[in-house]
Order: sequence, then structure tokens, then C-alpha cells
Amino acid sequence: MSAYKSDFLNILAERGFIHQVSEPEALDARAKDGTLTAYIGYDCTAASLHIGHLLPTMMLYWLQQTGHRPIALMGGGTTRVGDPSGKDESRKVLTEEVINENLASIRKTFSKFLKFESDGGNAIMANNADWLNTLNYIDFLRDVGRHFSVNRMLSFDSVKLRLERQHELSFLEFNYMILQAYDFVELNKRYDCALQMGGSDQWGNIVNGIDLGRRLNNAHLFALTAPLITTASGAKMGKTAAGAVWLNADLLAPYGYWQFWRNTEDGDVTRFLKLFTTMPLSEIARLDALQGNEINEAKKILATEATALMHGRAAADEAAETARKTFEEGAHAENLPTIEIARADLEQGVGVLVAFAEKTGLVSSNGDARRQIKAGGLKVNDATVTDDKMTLTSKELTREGVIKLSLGKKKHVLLKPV
RNA sequence: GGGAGAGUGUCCCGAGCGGCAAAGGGGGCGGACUGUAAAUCCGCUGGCUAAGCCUUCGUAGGUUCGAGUCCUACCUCUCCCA
Repeated sequence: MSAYKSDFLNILAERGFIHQVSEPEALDARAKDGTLTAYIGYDCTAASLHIGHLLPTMMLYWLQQTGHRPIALMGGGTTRVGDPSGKDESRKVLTEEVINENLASIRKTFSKFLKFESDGGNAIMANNADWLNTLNYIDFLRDVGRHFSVNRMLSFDSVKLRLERQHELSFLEFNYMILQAYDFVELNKRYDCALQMGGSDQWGNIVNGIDLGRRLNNAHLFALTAPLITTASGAKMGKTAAGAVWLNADLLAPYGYWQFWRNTEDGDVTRFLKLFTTMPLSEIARLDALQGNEINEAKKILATEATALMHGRAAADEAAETARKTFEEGAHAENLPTIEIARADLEQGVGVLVAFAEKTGLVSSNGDARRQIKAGGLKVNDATVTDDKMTLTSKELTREGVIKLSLGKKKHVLLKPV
């Protein structure tokens, strides 16, 4: 089906990772004949990557699986500048200590997908602070800056948007694209990296790097971008006001991660199976044929496979089992998030409002708890709470010795006396 | 430096004759229908010890019985002129 000759591009194409490629034939030939080194840049504004980073990371995964060499470039330097793409406001500038902490935390996530040298693989983790922090401004302007036309830079979407909306774009941020281009050239020099991948919004920045490489070193570089993933109903993926879907287990437990995938819209299941799991396409095609209610089976597989990739098979199976007990049997699955409560408090009785708002944080305040009770959204041991003066005591303990508190149908917490 | 505008419910956008816990969206949360989906419909979307009280409209003062609204100073941003 796909016209590519290399495994790498074939897999990416079949699985729906490719939005745009520069010089597809030439890149294909390179990937077929030798080892290709490619990179993706990540910023380190948060302590964990989130769902939005997963797609590019999967591209690195397949790159390595098909015998090539991936580089995860951490923007230790550029994070101090801030990419204006897709933002109409300036990013906060982070201190170096915070950036380094974030970087260390993110490193763990990558090791789930990529084999670094310490694990006997060839993946590289680079940090652009290594070369950006020591740049000399005048030298940089003379050697690199001369190759950038401000006229052209002004025509880039990321810049144009800011100007049109009359939002400020600082000179600092204006330089981001130059630094990113420079990164590409530097990685090419250091590691013979010839391809930069990224989201579709990165196309302009990547192409800049290609141009710069040619002008400075006569290097032949390539760009490959992935489509912007939106859900079937058009929303940006993993961007809810409730918070980002984090990849670090300490920010989002495997069970929550599993739930995220479980709740995928029907129309997205097949696409997500291709992008976010490593299941063979033939198997995915079989699941694609499922209709109506049966799609839920596919969703469970999607959830388990995606979670296994991220948190390991055991955690994924455990999450699946917890979900099965909770939703299909209505039982008090042991592995639901558990909050400890002092036994003495329970003996005296704990008000429902306090239990929900303060102990578990399922709702944000007592007032919110009252509202939810009025709307019929709170349950204790699966019985709807009707009285906001209700008190929880040790009588509410189930046979398992816990009290199950629920908000809506999906969010459950166990209270456990200690 | 001179001139003209703007900053509103701590998610976002946005209305607001001196009586305002403040219109309307979006988003979010809950309920109904389903399949832990989508679409649709309904309710909620400052806090509290809750028929009451407290805190909110860039910041600090002032005028007034009463200020998001009027006055003064300051901060931040945008535009025009130099």
C-alpha cells in the first residue's frame, strides 16, 4: 500500500504518523540503506511529559525498532526562551534549577520507550543547553544570524498570529526559531543527525533548520511531521481543564491513565490503536470491524496496551482488572485510589461534606459537595447521598473494611481507617 | 517624551444607566438517555459553621447611605505621534 521502501517510513505511513515529509524519496533511500539518526525536541516546562508528547515519542520508538538511532533533545537551553508557536501569550521563563529537575524527571519517561546506551541501545538523550548556553552573541549573529531573513520570519504563522492579535512578541521569543534551527545543525554536526521530526506546527521551524544546515555546512537534512491529533469531535487531545494527562505515574496513576484511553470516542479507537500501541496492523484491522457495543472491547484493549507501553504490563493488567470489578461487577475493587483516615475520626463521625471535600478532594469545597448532592452525583458505598448532614461512621465500613466514595459514575475513592 | 484606549467572576472569551455575587458564551462537573462513547436534553459552575455572613471586577487611596461603574495616583499592555 505504502510507496516507501524503508521499514521506518512504511510503518509510520501505515500507522498514520505522517503529515508532511520533505523529499520523501531521498529520505526513504537513506533510511533503507543505512542507519538514520533523527531527533525530536522537547521542552522541559513541566516535570512530566503529557499525552501530547506521546505521538512524537512513538515515532522515535519506531525509529529505533526499525534499526535507526533516535535522539531525544531536551530543550534545556531553549526552554529558557519559550517557543511562541501556538501560544498567544508569553511563556513563563523558568529558572535553571527547575528546568534541570524537570529534565531529570522526563528522562525516566523516555527510558520506557527508548533503549539508551546504558540499556544496551543506541538512543541518545541530548540537551541543547550544552551548546546554547555558551554561545557568543556576536559570533552567533555573524555566523548564523546572517542566514535568517526577518522578512521571511515575519511571515511565519507563529509570529504572524501574535502580530495580528496585537499581542506582544518579545525579541527573546522571536529568536526561538533561530535557536531551533541551530539545534538541528548542531546535532547534525555532532551525531550525523539528518532528520527532525515533530508535530505539524513545527514544520516551519524544522524547515528553517534544513536551510541553515545547507547554507552553513552544505548538509542534506530532512523534515517529517506528524498530524495534529484531535479527537473525532474536534477537541485537542489530552487538553482538558481538569488537567493534562500526565505520563509520570506519580502525577497520574496507571489506573487513571488506563481510564483515559478507555474513554476514547468510538471514532478514534482504530486510529489510536495504530498510533499509541504497538499491536500488529492485522490485529487492529480485526478490532476495527467491531460495531456498536462491541467497540468497548477494542477500547479495553487500547487502554491496556497503551498503559502497558507506558507503565508496564503488570500495572496495565491491574488497572484493567480494577476497572472490570468497579464497572462490571460494581464491587469494591481493592486497587481504587485509597485515602487513609484516622480511625478515631471515624469513630466520632465524619460529615459527608468533609469526607468528600477535605479527605478525598473529589470535590473542591463543601459548597461543591452540597451542589453535587443536590444533583445526585455523590455516592457512599454506591448509595446516592441525599442528605448533606449525613455522617460517616464505622458502621459504613464494608466487609473489606473501607468506605467507597464516588463522584459520578467514574470517579471512586476508598476511605480506609488506620 | 506627547496623545488615544484597555485590564471584569484566579480555566478562557466577554456584557455591565451608582444598588452587583455581577448578563451571555466556551470549557468543566453532575443528572437523564446509552455502551465507562458521541450527539441531545436538564441542572450546577466564589467561600463559610448557609433564609445569614465573608471575599471578589489591575493596585492603592478618595467622593457617596451605597462604587465593577465617578475622581486621583500608580502598575501592566495595545495603538498613534516624536
